Amino acid sequence: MALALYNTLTRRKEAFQPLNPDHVGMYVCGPTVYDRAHIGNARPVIVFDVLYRLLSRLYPKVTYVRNITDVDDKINQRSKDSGEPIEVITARTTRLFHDDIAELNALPPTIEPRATAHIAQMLDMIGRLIAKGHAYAAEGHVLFSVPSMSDYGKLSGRSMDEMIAGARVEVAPYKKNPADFVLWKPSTPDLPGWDSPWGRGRPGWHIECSAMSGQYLGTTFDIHGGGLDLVFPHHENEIAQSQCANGAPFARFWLHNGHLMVEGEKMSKSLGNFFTVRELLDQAPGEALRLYMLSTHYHQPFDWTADGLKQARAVLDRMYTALRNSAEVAAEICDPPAEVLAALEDDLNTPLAIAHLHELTTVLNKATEAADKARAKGALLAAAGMLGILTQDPEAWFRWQPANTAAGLSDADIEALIVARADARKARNFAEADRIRKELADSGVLLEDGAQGTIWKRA
RNA sequence: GGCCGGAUGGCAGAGUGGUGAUGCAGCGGACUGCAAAUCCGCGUACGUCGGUUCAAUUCCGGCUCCGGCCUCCA
Repeated sequence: MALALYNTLTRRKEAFQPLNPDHVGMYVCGPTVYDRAHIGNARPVIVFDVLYRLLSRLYPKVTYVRNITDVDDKINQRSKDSGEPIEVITARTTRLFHDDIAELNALPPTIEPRATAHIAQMLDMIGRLIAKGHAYAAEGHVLFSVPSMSDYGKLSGRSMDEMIAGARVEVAPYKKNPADFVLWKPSTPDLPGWDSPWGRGRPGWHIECSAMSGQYLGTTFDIHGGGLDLVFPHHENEIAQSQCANGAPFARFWLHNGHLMVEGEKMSKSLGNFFTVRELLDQAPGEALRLYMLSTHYHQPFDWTADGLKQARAVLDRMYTALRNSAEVAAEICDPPAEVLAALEDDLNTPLAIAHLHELTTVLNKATEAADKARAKGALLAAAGMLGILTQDPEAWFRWQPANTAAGLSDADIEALIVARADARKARNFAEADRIRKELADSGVLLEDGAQGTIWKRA
């Protein structure tokens, strides 16, 4: 089975053929570093991480570019409010972003370019757009002339007339056409700025992605991804800038992940249902957050609920239990099972892939011969690797507790109580044994008596 | 107002023109000092009204409801 991806550009699922069969290029819009990542930011990170893993398996070389936007008016505002220098805010937020998503088992991209390190490329592109009549300078701004591009609006499927009719913004007086958008804007002395032929200024929102994708992936490349909300205007404008400046097609496949809701409601700060990744990492292991995210197809809206997160954790409990119960055999090294690859190759059908993981878990649980166990374990782990889960030692998984929790029973306390209970059981004092088990259960520790003794886990 | 998605069993969530999703929860059984874990078995489903078809949850159309986007939000 070949890789098929839903392409927003054609609104169809298409067979994916890379431009160069030996080297796939993918660009995904990364974070604007002014605040900690929230779960909405985490979705594209996780979704495109799975795609990156899949592409890396299917093709000899993959270059995955995910930018860091470190020049933006939201950052400027944050600095103004807090008094902290911009560089301090962006450096810290970038570091926290890396910390957070590492816990979600997201692999680092091949290249993670920062916008401020590519101002020269942006200015070059703006210069070429002006030279070709696709942009004009006005009052210190440089604007992209939307009417200069005949097929503008192709990605988002809207016409010029619609956009003008539906425009909700006040039209700046320096715009020749209400749909024109900013490539470069003037900076006052207190704002970050770079010298340019149009005066000291800073880039508009869209130009950085055009400049950086072109720099690292070439003018035409395979895949461009991001959140569904970026289709318009961000990605539409990236296409306009890049194609008009380069005279060549831009990204061939456009992939967009759906948005997040929380407990059935749109996620928003005013509703107070806005979770950062860090807050959630105190509720459940990163792997549970990741699996939960992948339990809905990436194109669908995702409804984040407390119960859903609990279920995702229960799913991993089941899989890690199977691994723990087969700890005595080494996993056989093997390729991921065909049905798992087929599910992922069918437009990243992660829910179906997870269903296959359940089946593989059952196979492992049922295996009795060592060779069967080793094979089943290898298949499960290889499949899980495609999704970036089951990466830790099962014992570590079952011992997990929130980092900042008030200390409950330590591992040593628990082991001591288990020994005491084993003695009581040996003496057939089941009342005492059950009392100890209850005591542990009340502290969130569950026991399982097996042939090889008693094992435990934190609920 | 314009554009785009969606509606599947108690819950989550795939998929399909005719037969099993999967998991959780529930019920019954095996196992267990009792549990837990595991295994086996069981049940309930495709919003609504029409159309196409030998056959529709699946294709087409109307309706209802829900969600998203419409200039700097992933």
